[in-house]
Amino acid sequence: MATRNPQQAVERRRQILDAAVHVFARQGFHTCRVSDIADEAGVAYGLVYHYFRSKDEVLDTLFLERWGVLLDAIRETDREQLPAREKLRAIASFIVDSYRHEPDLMKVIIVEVTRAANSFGRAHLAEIREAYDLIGGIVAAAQRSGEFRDAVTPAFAAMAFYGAIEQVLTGWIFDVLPGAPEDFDQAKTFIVETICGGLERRAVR
Amino acid sequence: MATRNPQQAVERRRQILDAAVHVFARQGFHTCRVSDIADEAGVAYGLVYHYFRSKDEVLDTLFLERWGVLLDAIRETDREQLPAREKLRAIASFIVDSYRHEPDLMKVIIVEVTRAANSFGRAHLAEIREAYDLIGGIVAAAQRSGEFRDAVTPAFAAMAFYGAIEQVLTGWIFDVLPGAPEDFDQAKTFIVETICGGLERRAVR
Amino acid sequence: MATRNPQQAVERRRQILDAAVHVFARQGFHTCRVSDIADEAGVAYGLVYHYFRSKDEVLDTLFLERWGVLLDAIRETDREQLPAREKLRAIASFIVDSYRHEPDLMKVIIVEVTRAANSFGRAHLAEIREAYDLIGGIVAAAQRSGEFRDAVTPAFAAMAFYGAIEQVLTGWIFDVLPGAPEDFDQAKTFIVETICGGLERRAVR
Amino acid sequence: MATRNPQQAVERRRQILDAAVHVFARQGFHTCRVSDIADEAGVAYGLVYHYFRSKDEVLDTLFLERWGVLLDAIRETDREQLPAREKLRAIASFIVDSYRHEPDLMKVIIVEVTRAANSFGRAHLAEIREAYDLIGGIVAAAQRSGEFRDAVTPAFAAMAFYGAIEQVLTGWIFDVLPGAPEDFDQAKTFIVETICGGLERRAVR
DNA sequence: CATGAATGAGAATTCATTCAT
DNA sequence: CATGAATGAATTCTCATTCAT
Repeated sequence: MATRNPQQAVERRRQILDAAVHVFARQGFHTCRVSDIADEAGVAYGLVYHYFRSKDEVLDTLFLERWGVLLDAIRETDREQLPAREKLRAIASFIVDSYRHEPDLMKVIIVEVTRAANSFGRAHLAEIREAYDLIGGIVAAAQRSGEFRDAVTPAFAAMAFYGAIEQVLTGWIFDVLPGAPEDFDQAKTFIVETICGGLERRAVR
Repeated sequence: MATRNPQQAVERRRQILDAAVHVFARQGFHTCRVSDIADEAGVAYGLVYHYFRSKDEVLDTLFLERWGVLLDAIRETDREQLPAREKLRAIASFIVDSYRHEPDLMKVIIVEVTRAANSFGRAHLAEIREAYDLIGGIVAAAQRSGEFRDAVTPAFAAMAFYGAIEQVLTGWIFDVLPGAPEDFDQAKTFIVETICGGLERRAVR
Repeated sequence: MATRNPQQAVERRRQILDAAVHVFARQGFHTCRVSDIADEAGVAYGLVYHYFRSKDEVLDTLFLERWGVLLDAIRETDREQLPAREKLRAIASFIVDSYRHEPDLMKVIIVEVTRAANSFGRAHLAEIREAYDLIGGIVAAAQRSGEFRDAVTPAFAAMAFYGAIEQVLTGWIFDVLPGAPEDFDQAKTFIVETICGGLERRAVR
Repeated sequence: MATRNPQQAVERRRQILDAAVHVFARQGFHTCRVSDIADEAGVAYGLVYHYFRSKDEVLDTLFLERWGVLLDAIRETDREQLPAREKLRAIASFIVDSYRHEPDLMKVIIVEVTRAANSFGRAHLAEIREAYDLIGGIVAAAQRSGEFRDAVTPAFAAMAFYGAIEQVLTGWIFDVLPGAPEDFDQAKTFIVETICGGLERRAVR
């Protein structure tokens, strides 16, 4: 079972991370034990500590990996020549699809990190904030170009947009919103319609 | 120091609850100890168990008290004869003012309950959902009356609206959004402008 | 079993310290478990942590208590009007009697502290050194008065004197030297005879 | 890197032992990990188990090698035709020089073995005792020849002599005694002067 | 020979909860 | 009512040792 193959070591590490995702999602970071992760991964207890310095580092790794992908996706989107509405749609799509494909991972990131004001959220504030700032930048540019109106500050708009998405995910997590396959795509449209278009009927003519 | 005065017993209980708010806000529910609450309240920690069956019950009490007040406020607002935009503004105002006056309590409720998918959030799902449903009801009525368009489902709109508010509070909690006195009032307007009016410039004419 | 009587709390603490002496002496500090101390004291595991912050603190307490008594005894002796030989005899007597009455405690102090160059010995260096310095002071005064010759430095003489005593205790600890009651008193004489008088026959006339 | 050359195997073993000396001296036997030894030696830590059955065996080997050399040196000295004072001087010289040339090794031997009453000291009691006995034999012979007086038993004198030396080494280890090159030679004289000549001024005439 | 991944038995420490006073 | 001593289950993290490659 031991190996000198570095590729296999990488896979073992991955195996533990994947197990942690499911355990954290199911029981919560504070409530689960490291042995739960090891059991789920089918490895010995101590191996978790062979690959990670602590239980915290497992969650840190999970968050940083995924959040990095998110930031890259946002930056990528921002670079394209698109109306702000389309950029925001792309971002919402990316997050919704992230949840669709890896609901447990997104659940862990939201519940244990981005909303955990006293622990991991505080520790990763810079990374989290970077996402808000990128979104804010898209809004600011759209306000300058005239696509968006100036009714709210870009920073505020970014929070409302991101908050709406996170809450939708929370709705799925809690089974408060329907989470059938078609609901995911609908959600993308709904988010953009709500935040960009507004709930109100537009004045006709 | 001992007393048979029931009024004083009520005050002692309050004293412990208030202390818990600050300790939970500062350290987080899982990270603090019951003795931290007792220390903050200036009582022996055995006394916490006189008034509450467990540490959990302290948080449950805090949440249920406050959430009940919120639900009452929403119901009260809903009963009035107002445009949906004004109803939503009133709800946003109420939550923002709640944070303004008791930031620690709102922080605890959001961080430890409404986003805690594996523990208290799950336990209090019915109460939390009630808020979503009430907001959803306001949206549905507005859609029927023609004030709001039908682009999104009421349930979804409720999530977007509530999510935007919670995220703004999160911004204040994390010091990511400016939290000066005037920002609180501005936030109320911004939330309604964003969710009801939308970020986009309306077609002129 | 619980009590508000502060005197009883002091006794409980003492009970744990006494148990620790025997457990440390029997198994060694590193080899014993905190539960061994608790078992020996007949108390619950956690109570050790009620009275001491850590296992280390138990040993620290034991050492500081006893070493303080030793330093006081040396200072007391030094204050008297006596030949240096008598002062050194008094100090040797005190240490030998300490061992006679509490062999386990002295064993722990020597084995786990005064000779533990990488842990407790380093941590308590100042206190240990104080003893050497006091003894060195006695030697220096005797050299000035002419009672002792100048063949060696006071600091060195202090080390030789103290080292001889500690080694004798080590001999008893390891059962390499006879430790019958009369041997203890004989040892006091032997130490002074050796260090002050020297092993060599003095030139006659 | 692999080899069948037995000479290289011996060197590898030596490399590990030398590394262990430094690690044990720096961190202490109980506090260091086998991987620390391997790191210091620049080998994989599985290799330690190729050459030694256990961590204990590494220290055992270190002690037995060195203590054997010491016993040989004492026996060698004893065989010569010399006054007891010169024999003791030779022994003190040998130990002091051992420390001068390999302070870490001597530190490990004293701290982890000769004073470790519950572990290695107990295990190697026979070897340690042999040294005491050899020194005691020298004293006994000197008493019979009239060179030494009969004030103390040989066994006791041996302990005082050896204890003085060990304490001087301890002084260097703890940086309580000056350890400049000239201090080492001076120490040899001081030890013999103190133990053989005594601290007291001899009665003139 | 050499490597370092894998194992799992410990051990220290924490802390919610109980309860005698 | 109030106190805080007492309990002990639970959990993290360590590290000696094994062993497949």
